[in-house]
Amino acid sequence: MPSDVSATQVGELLQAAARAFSQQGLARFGEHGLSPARVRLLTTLHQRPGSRMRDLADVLGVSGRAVTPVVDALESDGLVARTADPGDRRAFRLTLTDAGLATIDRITELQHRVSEEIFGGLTPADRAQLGGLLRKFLVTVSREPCPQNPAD
Amino acid sequence: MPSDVSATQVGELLQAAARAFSQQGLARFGEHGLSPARVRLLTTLHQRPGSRMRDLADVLGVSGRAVTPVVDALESDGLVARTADPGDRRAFRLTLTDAGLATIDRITELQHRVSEEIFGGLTPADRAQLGGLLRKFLVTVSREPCPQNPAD
DNA sequence: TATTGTTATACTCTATAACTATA
DNA sequence: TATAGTTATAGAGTATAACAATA
Repeated sequence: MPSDVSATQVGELLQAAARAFSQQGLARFGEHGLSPARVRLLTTLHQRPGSRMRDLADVLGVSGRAVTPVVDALESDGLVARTADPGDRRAFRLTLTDAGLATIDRITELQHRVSEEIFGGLTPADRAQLGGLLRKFLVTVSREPCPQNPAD
Repeated sequence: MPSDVSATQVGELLQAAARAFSQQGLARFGEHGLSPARVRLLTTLHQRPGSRMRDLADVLGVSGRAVTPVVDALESDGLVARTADPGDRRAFRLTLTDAGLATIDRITELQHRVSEEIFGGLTPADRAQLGGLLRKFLVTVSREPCPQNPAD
């Protein structure tokens, strides 16, 4: 088993696994009116309360433009609120409303249920091992993504 | 219960890992004009030469409607060809052209390179273990797409 | 009647570019 | 000049529904 074949296969398996997870898991979220982009923004905001939109765009890895319509929708649904940044009048600080926090609870509960369902075929030991390897992978990836642009 | 926390965490890690892989890997494919949907169709077709569009839709897990524009684009780029199905005059058999096969080679080469890059931080043993766990996961998932397990 | 693939239409998500109002 | 966020516009990808030709 040559190692480069293994790397390619791992990549394909990772994609396939994520696809299966998305299709079963996130499709379930759709029943509750929770699209992937909204869930990602809500949970990210929950982890970083008071974030500016710019910061969220960076953390989410999308353009600033992509954040506006998602926040618009969440705001009109009463889940997040834009509040003026006292230190920078160009920026907004985003906060979760009570309804937003309740939605986070529902998301968390859904995530638990879906994860239990979809990973139910793995033993706890397998899950722990898989989690550990994925975490290790993420650490190595985020350490050297493609970091040689600060020269410009 | 540590096990349900673990399941949730594994789900999050899986999503994060796939996201990192997509952003680094598939973004690289974009430089070659290869969008994810086209790559998926080409590689799937390569594995199942002569597939009908309906079969591809099923294998890819998308609606039949979603296949048409992708095939249109690939056909107009000269990578795939629609040929009449001798046994069913409603259907098309899709085949890879020579240019399509050359593109498969480029995709394969790119996948190798990207996978080696992105999984370079893992030891071969880690990769093998990760691949094995992902494969196991996929088997259990595809066996019970919608499990009814109200035990928990 | 059921199925293959198409057209028509709409939705989600994201990107680039131009604009404003600040900094 | 540079940055935060918006508007305008565009594109990929996918869904549902109605339709054609064929089974």
